Amino acid sequence: MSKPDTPGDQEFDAQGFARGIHELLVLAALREGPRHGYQIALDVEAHSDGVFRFRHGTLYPLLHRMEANGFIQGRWSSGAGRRKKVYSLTDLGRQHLGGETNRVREIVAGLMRILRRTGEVPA
Amino acid sequence: MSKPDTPGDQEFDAQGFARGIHELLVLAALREGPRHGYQIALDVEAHSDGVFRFRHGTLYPLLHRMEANGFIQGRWSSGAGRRKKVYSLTDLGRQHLGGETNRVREIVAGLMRILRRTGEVPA
DNA sequence: CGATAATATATCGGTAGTCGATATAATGTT
DNA sequence: AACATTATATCGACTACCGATATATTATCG
Repeated sequence: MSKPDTPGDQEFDAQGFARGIHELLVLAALREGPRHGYQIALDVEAHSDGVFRFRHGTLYPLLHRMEANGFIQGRWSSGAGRRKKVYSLTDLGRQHLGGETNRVREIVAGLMRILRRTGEVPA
Repeated sequence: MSKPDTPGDQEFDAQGFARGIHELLVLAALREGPRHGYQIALDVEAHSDGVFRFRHGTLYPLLHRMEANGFIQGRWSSGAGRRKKVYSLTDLGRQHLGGETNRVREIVAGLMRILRRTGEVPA
């Protein structure tokens, strides 16, 4: 019993996971305040010590998708100067951030469980 | 200074990461002894408490790829009964396991750093 | 003993999204 | 004036996951 064939549970989906990470990075960045795309990329890179890096071929379509999904909302900064589209978290986005965070946490936990199994790996 | 524009470092690659996880799961399973594909799937599922699950449309092509890459080596279990292709870790595979483990550890660490930033998320 | 389920491997087509390249334009720097 | 940086956008190639489908052997159960 309690066999892991309980469906509806938190299942791993490889593509979903990769996409989820990117979404998570955006949502987490916006949690600290509204930002435009380029700034999000810089923040993500800085806060992860360079582990994560957005290519713009990835970032901008992602932002468009997330806006279409209602997770974030963009507004063109009116006024002179370089045009920037400033994104903010929506309620749905904040909600999604919570869910995705927990989901990723579970996956990471499972991953660590397996990584620990392989024992200490010398550098 | 010490800006994270140091290239050559451990960079995040979304597709590579997702693929890397699958490879890691296989390598980690085989580290405990030779196994055939179906068994690997069962082991991975059990050891991760159901977080990770291989679809056979994913598993078998993956095993073929990994064998072609020299990470694992398969041998058809001769003898009567259900045919099974038993895989073992190669030296290269063991090496790869070490490298990937460290790589994933760094990525997970970066991920946790960001997750922690988002604070406590209530269920 | 016949039917069904589980074991075990394999392949294919649809699909989605990352990634590099390329484009555009304003601003900062030298 | 030339160049780098900031800032956004799009496109096509590529990769590989995933569900469906196929095949065959063995175990279970009535």
